[in-house]
Amino acid sequence: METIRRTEIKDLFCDKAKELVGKAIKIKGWVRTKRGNKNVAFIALNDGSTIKNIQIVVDIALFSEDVLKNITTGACLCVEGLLVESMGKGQTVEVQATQVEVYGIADVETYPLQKKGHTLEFLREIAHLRPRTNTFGAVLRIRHNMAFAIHKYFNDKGFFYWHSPIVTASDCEGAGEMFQVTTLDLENTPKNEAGKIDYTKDFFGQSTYLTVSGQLEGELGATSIGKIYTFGPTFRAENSNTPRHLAEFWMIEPEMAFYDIHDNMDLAEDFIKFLVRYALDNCKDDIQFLNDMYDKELIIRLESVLKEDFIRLPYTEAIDILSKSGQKFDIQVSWGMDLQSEHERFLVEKHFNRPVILIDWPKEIKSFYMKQNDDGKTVRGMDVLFPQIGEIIGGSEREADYNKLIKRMQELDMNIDRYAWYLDTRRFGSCPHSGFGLGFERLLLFVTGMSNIRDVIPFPRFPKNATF
RNA sequence: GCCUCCUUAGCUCAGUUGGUUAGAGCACAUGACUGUUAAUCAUGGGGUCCUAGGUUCAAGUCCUAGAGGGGGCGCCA
Repeated sequence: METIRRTEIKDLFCDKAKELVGKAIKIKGWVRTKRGNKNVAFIALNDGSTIKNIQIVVDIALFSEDVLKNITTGACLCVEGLLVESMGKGQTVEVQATQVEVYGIADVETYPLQKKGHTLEFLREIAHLRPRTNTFGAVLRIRHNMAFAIHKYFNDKGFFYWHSPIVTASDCEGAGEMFQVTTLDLENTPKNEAGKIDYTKDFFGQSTYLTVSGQLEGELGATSIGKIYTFGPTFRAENSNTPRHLAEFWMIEPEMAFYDIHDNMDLAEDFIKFLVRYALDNCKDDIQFLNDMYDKELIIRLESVLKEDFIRLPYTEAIDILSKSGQKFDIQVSWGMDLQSEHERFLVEKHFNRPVILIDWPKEIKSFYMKQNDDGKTVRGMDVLFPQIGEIIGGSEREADYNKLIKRMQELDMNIDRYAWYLDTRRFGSCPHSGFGLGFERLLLFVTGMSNIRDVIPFPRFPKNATF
């Protein structure tokens, strides 16, 4: 007898599926629900290829009780049968089963997922199983599509994918607390003459850390092969307990030679709009599901971002708008302060009601590498602020003048020797250049409508939690 | 790290002023129903009331400490 090749469930919901009607097919997947009576059972089977389930119709008389009793929520099945137009409402096609093999049972007493809605908080406690739910299937398929679209966007625009290192010796990149990487025996560390830990005995001969940003190495790429982007894991050892922070997250950092701050803003806006457009075009079913189940405004919000230009606003004007707004803030605004969440939300969600790019920030509250403006007070940094999420992008035109950069680092009492390799970009053939960092999971918050960043990554890392 | 709220059945939650044997819906089991759509209907089993102390004749309920979780804030992407 001829063996039938497996069909993925997504292929039963596209146009060419019509050719399969009336033919014997083989489907493999996990049971979402089973219902029926003593004559017939209906199984909703899902293989992860799409959010849609295929309905398997089982004539009870044709199968042994042993097989039937093992078909429970979560069990994995291999089903052969005839693809037919459905007799019932709710689906166009279904499979009339002729053979059912149970690959793996799921004990109903102990399998945590039920054929009912679960809270996101409960699912976080069983993060190893939550990808089997509709919600996480949808989110994680969208996550893949966004990752792919990022590479497509940059590749099509002539950017090169640049691999900044994960392990770094830069101990104060300025972006946050770092996780230390060591092979030393922490119970018995080697000591130097001063009685401190002797890192010359460590694996790399010096103290090393997980990267908090690939930017500095990215600038080496931009000042050599022109336009690069990084896309990799990033680590911050901050004790951050919010729905917008992770200890391990993914960041996209483009860096471009000969781009000024305006080119940088143009790129950031075009990039985000491309990704949102890509999601709407390629993740329709999953986004529709999330729209229906979690956030009725999701699709409207995504489409509105595509239509509108982002507001571009100097920091000084933002302070002006905030102080004249008549709005009561917990913390009063004044020039020179960093903006609080409440201020950002007012600008984005109330005053302008669309994404806002804030530029020309006071130099005291921004990083050392940002290009200094002629006013002596501000730098060419840019923050892209989104509704609900806040800062989704942070970037700047970089200071290309060697002397200005050194002076700023001295003001900040930085260890210049450790940045010698970085400063060589300004010593030799320095050029105007710009770049930014986009938080991948924050983008996903926006695209999926999820409200907690721990729900848009398969295995979230945050303080006191690394179980799965 | 700070502020705040929460923790009762597998899940989601009620539980009155501190008072007898702690309830419901869903899930699960059994039964009914020739086609269901998170099927429906009937019956049934199922509890370390987060943990440790304390107050009281009596604590799920009040007090103290701790653990875990949610939301807000800070750090930032």
